This record gives sequence, structure tokens and C-alpha cells, in this order.
Amino acid sequence: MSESQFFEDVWAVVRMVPRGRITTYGAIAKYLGATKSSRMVGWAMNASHFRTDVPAHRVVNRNGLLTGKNHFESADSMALLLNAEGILVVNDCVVDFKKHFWDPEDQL
DNA sequence: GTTTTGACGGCGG
DNA sequence: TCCGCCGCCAAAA
Repeated sequence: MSESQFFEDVWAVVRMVPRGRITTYGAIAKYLGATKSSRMVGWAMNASHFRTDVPAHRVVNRNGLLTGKNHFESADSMALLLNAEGILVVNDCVVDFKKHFWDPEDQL
């Protein structure tokens, strides 16, 4: 494996996120047993750019803020994608974040 | 080789 | 409740 297994695990979890739902870096990190390593999840997302099957737009921080929107093709593409899935985004923040939140542990 | 930074979040004060 | 420090670890400077 060229990349760390951790990265691939992160991508696997992100792929599980249902359409119209979102999750957080911390939730993914916790699911992988590395609660404090939420930063690495962010790195994994950055590395997921060459992976078209990883819906990174469904991953936001715990505040529901689109912290990674600046890393997308366009600054607004992330909010646009979420909006297309029925998730309302205002001021780079997900409306009813808690309502759309999807916890990977819920999949267990 | 060392230091800083980064798509975060938990914990302490 | 709000503010600030710490941890985690990989990549870039």
C-alpha cells in the first residue's frame, strides 16, 4: 500500500455517508479509534482529491462549518453540492446540521 | 535535520 | 459559556 491504511479507512467511511447526509472529521476519527487524530482525517480528505468516489463535501467540522470549502474546485462548489442534496447551507454553515448529521457508529 | 503548519477536536481553566 | 492550550501525525518550508 502506498498510502497509509488510515487514509483508505477514512475514505471508506466517507463513501458510506448516505446522500443528503453529512458527518464530521471527529466522528470519522472516533470511528477509526483515533478520536484525537481528527486532523489526520483532514489530511486524508486533502489526499482524496484524486479520488472521485469520495464525497468530501459531506464532511464538515463539528460546528457544521464548511472549513474545507476552500480546497474544492470553487469556493462555492461544496455548498452547491450540499444544496443539490437537499442540505441548506448559509454563510458556509450547514443549516440544521444536527438534523443532517450521520454518525458512522450508527452504521454498526 | 529541525520547525511550522494544517479540511479538528478534546479538555482544562 | 467562553478562551486558550494540547494532542495527533504527515507534509511542506
